[in-house]
Amino acid sequence: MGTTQLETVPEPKYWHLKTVLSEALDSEFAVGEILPNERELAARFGVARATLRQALEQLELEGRLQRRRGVGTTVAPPRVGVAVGTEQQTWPGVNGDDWQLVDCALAVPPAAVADALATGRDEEVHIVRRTRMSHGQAVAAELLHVPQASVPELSGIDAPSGPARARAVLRELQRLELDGQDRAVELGSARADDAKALDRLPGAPVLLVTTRFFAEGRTAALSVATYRADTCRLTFGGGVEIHHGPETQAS
Amino acid sequence: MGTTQLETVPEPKYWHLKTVLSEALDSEFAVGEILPNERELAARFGVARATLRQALEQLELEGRLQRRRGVGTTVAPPRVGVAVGTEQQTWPGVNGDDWQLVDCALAVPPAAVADALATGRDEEVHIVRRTRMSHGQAVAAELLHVPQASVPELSGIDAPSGPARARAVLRELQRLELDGQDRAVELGSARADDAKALDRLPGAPVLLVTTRFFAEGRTAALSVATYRADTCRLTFGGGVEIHHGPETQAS
DNA sequence: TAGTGGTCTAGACCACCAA
DNA sequence: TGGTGGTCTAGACCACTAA
Repeated sequence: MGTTQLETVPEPKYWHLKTVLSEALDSEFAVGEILPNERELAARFGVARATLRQALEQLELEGRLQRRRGVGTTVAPPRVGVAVGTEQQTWPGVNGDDWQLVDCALAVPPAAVADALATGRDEEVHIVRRTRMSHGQAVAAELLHVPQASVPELSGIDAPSGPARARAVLRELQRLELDGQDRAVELGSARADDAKALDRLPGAPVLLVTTRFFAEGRTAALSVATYRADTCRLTFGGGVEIHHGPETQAS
Repeated sequence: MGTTQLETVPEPKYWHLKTVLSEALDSEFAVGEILPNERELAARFGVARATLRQALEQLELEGRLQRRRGVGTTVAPPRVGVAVGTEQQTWPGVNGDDWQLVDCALAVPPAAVADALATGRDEEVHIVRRTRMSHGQAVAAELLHVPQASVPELSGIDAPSGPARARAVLRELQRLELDGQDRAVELGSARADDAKALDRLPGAPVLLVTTRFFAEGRTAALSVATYRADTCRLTFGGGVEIHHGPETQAS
């Protein structure tokens, strides 16, 4: 009974490591600076490399570090605020947004997309691929699914594929009157092709933004955008910048 | 030269494993069903347990699996849609939202919060803690930071702490006229206390929703809400449910 | 080619939960 | 108490980058 109750919850080593490293990052390192390599750090802290890596992974998840194979581990700049929800709801591709058209193809979408669009599960839709640039870096890759019914005038005309085709699909889409839209954000991991577009490894954590565009009483298009979770902070509403700082560490 | 170029990109074992498991989950398992334990699965696939775990971690990140120490690994239900951005902007705590007041304290917030509120870095603010329930489960924990200047009438009256105090702070806050608000979503890892409130381990991936409330020409309150990233899909706008399906696996 | 982070192994022990 | 997932070790080899 009378035993002093210290260490009721023995903190895992990697968790403690993360805290120590985090504080060191705040006080002793500048953005962009290269950390000692993993073997050296592990030795310095007296832990196995795997344990050290567990701490680094968490810090990378929080956007504090950036690791590149063959190069090293660097201190990451604060996350970039990326405006996702503007007040005015518009079709994709209007005026000067910072999306770049990549290409366009006709293909059968995943079942979940087909269901959301209420197209048949074997029905081909236009899939426009776009990339979003911010501060000279790709921050998002998007697949915009447009049922053929939404762009009826398109059939046969214009280029059969490529950016020209993508432009044509967006142009036709903008002829519809937009009734409203809908967004959802969730955590995911990067598919192989998205990872390549975002310069990350497959499986990297991403924020998945799903947008439904409504017109003529149905879902006229569905966008699935994959944002880099390590470098991006998605902003809604005002779109004003807010200061960023350490916010989710252990104390 | 003439050599056939197979296996140009040798897929990591854990990645392939994840794909195989993912397909098995779709076809052979029902929601809530318990998978074989990790040692058994590793043996069955002929890999080390650590490798198997790497695959399971990814699937958990994508919301396909749920792992609980001492219990086992189960097939997770589809993510719950949680409405975060309603059309009408309101103060927290008005009418029947699904937040539960936990307590309230006067404390010095992290530097990042103090900066956003434009309070001094040593200035104490009211910190109201709330928990959001959905489908009988805690999906979010929130810290609502309210500068003392925003609730001047509060000083000294009412209960000094606890839920009653929290109620009083919110009541006073609602007397201000809300000029607008602002949201940002980013990836984070759960602090120890949030993890406990959300029934997860510390460091679990979370979606961090930061909301600024503007009134009287300044930031009158700042909310930092921590949502479980494994079980939640944050919805903005309509708030309508959309069908969920596998969307970010390798193919 | 040397050095980095990424993957993988085959163990061990611990914290937690249910029976 | 037995079985689960969580942590940790001390190696090994591989893929990638830059010099």
